[in-house]
Amino acid sequence: MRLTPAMERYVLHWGEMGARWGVNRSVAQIHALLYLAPHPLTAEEIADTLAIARSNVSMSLKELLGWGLVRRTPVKGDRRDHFEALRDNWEILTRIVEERKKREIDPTLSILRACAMEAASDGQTARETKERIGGLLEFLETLSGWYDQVKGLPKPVLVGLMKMGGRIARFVPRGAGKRRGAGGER
Amino acid sequence: MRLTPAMERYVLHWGEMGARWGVNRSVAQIHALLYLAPHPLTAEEIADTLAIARSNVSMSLKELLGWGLVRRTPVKGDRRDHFEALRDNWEILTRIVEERKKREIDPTLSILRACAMEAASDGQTARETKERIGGLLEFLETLSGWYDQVKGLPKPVLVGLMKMGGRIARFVPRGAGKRRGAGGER
DNA sequence: CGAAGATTTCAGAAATTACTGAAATCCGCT
DNA sequence: AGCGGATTTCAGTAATTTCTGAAATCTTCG
Repeated sequence: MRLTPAMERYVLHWGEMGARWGVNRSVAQIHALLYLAPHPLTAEEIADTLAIARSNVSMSLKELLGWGLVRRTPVKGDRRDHFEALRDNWEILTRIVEERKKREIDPTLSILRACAMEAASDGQTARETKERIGGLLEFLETLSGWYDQVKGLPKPVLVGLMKMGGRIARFVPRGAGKRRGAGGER
Repeated sequence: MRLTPAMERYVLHWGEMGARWGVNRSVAQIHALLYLAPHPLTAEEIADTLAIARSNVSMSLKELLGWGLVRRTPVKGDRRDHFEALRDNWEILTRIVEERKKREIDPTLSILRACAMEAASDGQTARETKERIGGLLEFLETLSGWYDQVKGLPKPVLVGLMKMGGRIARFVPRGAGKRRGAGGER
């Protein structure tokens, strides 16, 4: 597939962006290409278009499939695999968030719990240090709990919330946020 | 400064976490150390504690100062610089989000605008491709606008919103989210 | 079953990124 | 001004990550 200059610019930028967020550049470029492409592409077309090795495409697609951002789509009369990207931007965003939470935030919570336990019983960790570990744990648990509730809301409601922007603030009960803990635990 | 096992575990994990999100490992470790430390540390103490070169500490601290996550604090009777990390978790989170938005999302928006312009006028980019670029641009602009409004709310209000969790949904006007605009594509 | 094509794996090469140590610079003090 | 310690810079090296090409494996169809 020939890239128009606009597409090329997009693909290169997306690759760069991925790299900054800890995603392999080729993976991000392939994602960008499939996102833009007007129809599903074969691995070989991808390799040719982006001038990267076929094997690299194979590995990268596996990665994208693992994130649920790309899927195989059979094409009648062609036994090669064709790939196409998820198109719905909300869906893309929530997949990425969900996956990163699972891969990174959740394990971090476990480790923080372990650190808090260890610090509580070792008699040598400074009081301030223990407080910080505990505080961070509580903070992340609160955020995490909030996210779990919000992600369950139907998409139109989320969109509605977004549209309300800062006006949503009028519905916060007075005096909220006064007690310690920012709420939401257990 | 001697690290207790709990601290060491925390610092190593944080370094790992940073690496996954595109932050240099040493930078993340230093941040973790300063976050836990019960008092400000000198660059040399940091280098000794983490067993990394003094020069590396210098560069990494510069980076952290640039993110606004660490600050120099003068210590009476010592002419060496001492460093301490921001302690407030909300503040830390918002600084990081703000900075990444500035460094990554805003430039992405510019590039998307440029791509959209270019694609509109080049006569060779597929219709579907143009729609996707335009749709993503609109989507990110919506998110970005929402963020700008929400970040201006006072912290206690934000905390209050978090506490409400999914219950906030009751305040979304019926029928919101129906028009085009805020969401992905159809 | 076996040939042709498609796909995946993986060891090593290439490229990138991170780290170090030596030298240069800065700074406060006398 | 000039000394001593603190800090920064940066060229080169080390470590890590990414990418490739050849070989192995899988799949489909005659």
